[in-house]
Amino acid sequence: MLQLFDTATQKITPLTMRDPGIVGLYVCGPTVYGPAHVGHGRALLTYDILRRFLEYTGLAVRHVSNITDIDDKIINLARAENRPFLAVAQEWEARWWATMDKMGVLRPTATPHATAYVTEMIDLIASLIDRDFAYATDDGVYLRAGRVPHYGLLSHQSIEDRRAGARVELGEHKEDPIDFVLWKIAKPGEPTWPSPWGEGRPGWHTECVVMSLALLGEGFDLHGGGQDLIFPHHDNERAQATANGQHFARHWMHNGLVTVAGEKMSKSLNNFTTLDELLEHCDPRSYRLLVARAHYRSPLEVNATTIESAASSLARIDALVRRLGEIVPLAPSEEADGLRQRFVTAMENDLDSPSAVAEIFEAVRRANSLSDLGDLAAARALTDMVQELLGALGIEVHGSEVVDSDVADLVARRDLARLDRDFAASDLLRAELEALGWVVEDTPAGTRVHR
RNA sequence: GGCGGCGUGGCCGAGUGGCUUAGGCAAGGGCCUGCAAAGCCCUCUACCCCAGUUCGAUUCUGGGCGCCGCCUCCA
Repeated sequence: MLQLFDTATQKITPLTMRDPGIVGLYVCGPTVYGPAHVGHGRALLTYDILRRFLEYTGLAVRHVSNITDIDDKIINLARAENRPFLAVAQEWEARWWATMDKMGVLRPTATPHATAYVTEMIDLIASLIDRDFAYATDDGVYLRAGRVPHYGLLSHQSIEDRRAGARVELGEHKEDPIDFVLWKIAKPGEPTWPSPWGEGRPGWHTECVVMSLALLGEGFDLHGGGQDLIFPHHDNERAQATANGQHFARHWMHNGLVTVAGEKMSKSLNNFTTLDELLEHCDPRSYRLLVARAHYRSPLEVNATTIESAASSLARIDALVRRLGEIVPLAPSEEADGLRQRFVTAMENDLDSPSAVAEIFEAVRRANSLSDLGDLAAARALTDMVQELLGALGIEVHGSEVVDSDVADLVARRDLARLDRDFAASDLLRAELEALGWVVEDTPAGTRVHR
C-alpha cells in the first residue's frame, strides 16, 4: 500500500481510501492568465506520476483539478488588453492544455471551472454566515479564521503567530487581520455576480472547497498542490470546510518547488522558464525523468546542466531498447519480477521515485551486461520490464525509428560496403548519414541509425 | 521575528548506526570495434563545523554556521 507524507500530521502514513479501490485526488490547478512554467510542470508531472503509478498498481483514480478562470490577475490582464476576462481565461486555458499535452500529462478526469460554481460558492458562504463563521462588511464577506478549530493545521502556525504577521490591505474591513475574504464586493468595471451581499465575485479559496466536495464528496482521499499553496490557500480551504461542518481531505501532499541557482522559480521573481520554451530544445521525457529522479518533496534544481544530464541518461535507455527491442519477447523472468517488486516497494515508500529510477538504471546495466554475455532472453525480459516500469512513470521508450527510403538506401549501401570491407566507402556513407542528423551504430545485425 | 525544511563526492540526487561501490551526468583508464557508436569493467572527488550518546555516527541528541521555503499572488 502506498505510504505518503501527510502535511497535516507531518508523518508518512498509509493512503487509505474512502471507497476501496478508488482514489479521490484533488490537485489545485492553474489560474489561467499566462504561460505554464517549469515550476508548474514539476507539479503537474509529480501528480501525473502519482496517478499513473496508482493506476499501474490496479487502482482507479478520480483526478479532479480546477481551472481558476476568475481572479484579479485575469481581470487586470483583460483590462490591459481591453477584452472580456473570459476571453483571457479561455485563451490561456487552451494554451495550458496544449502545453500539458506536449508534456505527456494525462488530463484530469474532471476540470471544473470556478465560474461554473459561483452559485454553489454563494450557498457555502451563506451557510458559513448562518453558522456564525463568516460576516459581511461593506467591502465583502470574511471568514472568522480565529474561530476555526486547528486553524493553521497545515502550515503549523499558531493563530497568535499568524496574527502577528498578518497584513490588512487598504479598504479591507475585517474584524481580525487573519480573517480572509470569501466574497469581494465589485469595484466599478469588474465582472460581477449577484449575491445577497451585493454584486461581486468569490474570493480565491472558496472554489476549491466547493468543487472538490461537489465532485469527490466529503472525506475525499488526497488533496495536493505545490508547497507554496500550503498557506494561505490550503489552510483557508480546510478552514471553510471545517467551519461548515464538512469532512475535507483526509490526506494532504505538497510537492517541492523548482529552484534556479538555489532560488525558487516563480512568476513574482521573474526567473521562470516557460514549458514551451523548455520544450523547444528538450525532449519532454527528459524533464519528466529529471522530475522523477528527485524526491517530490525536495527542491529541484532545473538548469541546462541538469536537463542535459537527464537527457543523456534517457538516451541510455533508448539505446538499450534499440539493442534488444527486436528480439522475440519471452515470458517474464524472475529477475524481471524482482525488479518490479523493488520498483513498487520504492514508489510505495512516499513515492521514492529516485530509488525507483535507480532500480531501473541498475536493470539497464544488467540487461546490457546479460546481452554482452549472450543471454539475450534474460536481457530481453529485463528490458521489457524496464519499459513497463518507465511506462508507469509516464516515460515512453523510443526504440528503433522509422527511416525514409533515402536513408534506408544509404544504410543498405553502407552494409554492402562493410561486407566488402571497403571501409573508405563505409566511412563516407556514415559521414553522409551523420550529416543528415543520424547517429550510426554498427551491430551484428548490420548498420542501425537513430536520431 | 514565527513556522517548515535542508546542508552528501565536479554536478544532479537517494539512503543508512558498523560492506549501500544508491542511481544518473561529467572525467580518467581498460575491453570490445576496421575506425566509430552503443555497451561492459575499473578508477576518482562525500557525507558543513563543534561537542555528546555509542564498542562504533554521514546516519541519534545538543549547540554553531550557512542556505531555502512559507508568513503577500504563486505549482
